[in-house]
Amino acid sequence: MSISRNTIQRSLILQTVRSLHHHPTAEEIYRETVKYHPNISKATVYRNLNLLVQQGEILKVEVPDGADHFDFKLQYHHHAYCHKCGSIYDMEMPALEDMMERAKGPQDFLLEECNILFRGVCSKCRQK
Amino acid sequence: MSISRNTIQRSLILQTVRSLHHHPTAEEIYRETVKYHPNISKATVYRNLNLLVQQGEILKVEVPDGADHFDFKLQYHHHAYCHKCGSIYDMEMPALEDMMERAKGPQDFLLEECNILFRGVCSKCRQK
DNA sequence: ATACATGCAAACACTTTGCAGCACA
DNA sequence: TGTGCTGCAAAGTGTTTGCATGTAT
Repeated sequence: MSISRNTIQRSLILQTVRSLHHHPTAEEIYRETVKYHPNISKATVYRNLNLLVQQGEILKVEVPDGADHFDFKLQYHHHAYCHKCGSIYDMEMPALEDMMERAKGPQDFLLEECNILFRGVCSKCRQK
Repeated sequence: MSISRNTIQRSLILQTVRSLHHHPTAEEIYRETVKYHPNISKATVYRNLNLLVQQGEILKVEVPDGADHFDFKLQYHHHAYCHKCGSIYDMEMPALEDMMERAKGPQDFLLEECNILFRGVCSKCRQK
């Protein structure tokens, strides 16, 4: 495995994900970083987001509105997705680990992860 | 709302989803239907799959390998996704409803659905 | 007869990749 | 100094859409 370098772009992208607390998409992260580093390319943003996810610096939140979102918060938690506006909110669900042990999966399947996504309508959209 | 018609294509697509029990993608459903109806177009397959999902005839399973998968089995259940081969397996997880009620979501968020996807490696891939 | 549906191709959104030049270690 | 990284453009993947024609009701 190769050694990863500290480039200006990479640290700017990480800093951006950490500063945007609303689960931004790659596009939003790009639009924010390009303000401070006008020549940055979208490919660099995508490449670095993937790298940072691999290194465990950020989390990827896959949602059904197409684009992946990214999360600076590393503690185990879940998400609620508003299908009206596409926003993502944090959710806690205690006792999931207990429950996972009781889950009946396919024979000899090695369970590694459990992705939970709640869907519904957020309070802002309910008011409209 | 408009009335839905019974076309040959639509019933062939539904029949195909019901006959393929391995959570096929739109592409796989297309490849199967085109055998019996050579002029069918992929757009028709996509349009009908979406319609059948809307009508509650089949389920859509969104997974992170890109393509959506489809499920003929309507009872509430979950899925395990093998990230080595992309296969999907059925899973049961009792007591989820209980747990969902204890979940702490964002204020005034109207929870409608909960999508759970387990990830890991299936038995076939573990043997390789 | 009249909508709805089809087939085709083009458009679409998001993401990845090939490549030549650049820059961190 | 050398390999990893960047910017750019192009390609790739999965899905949707516009439109003229076809067909179920």
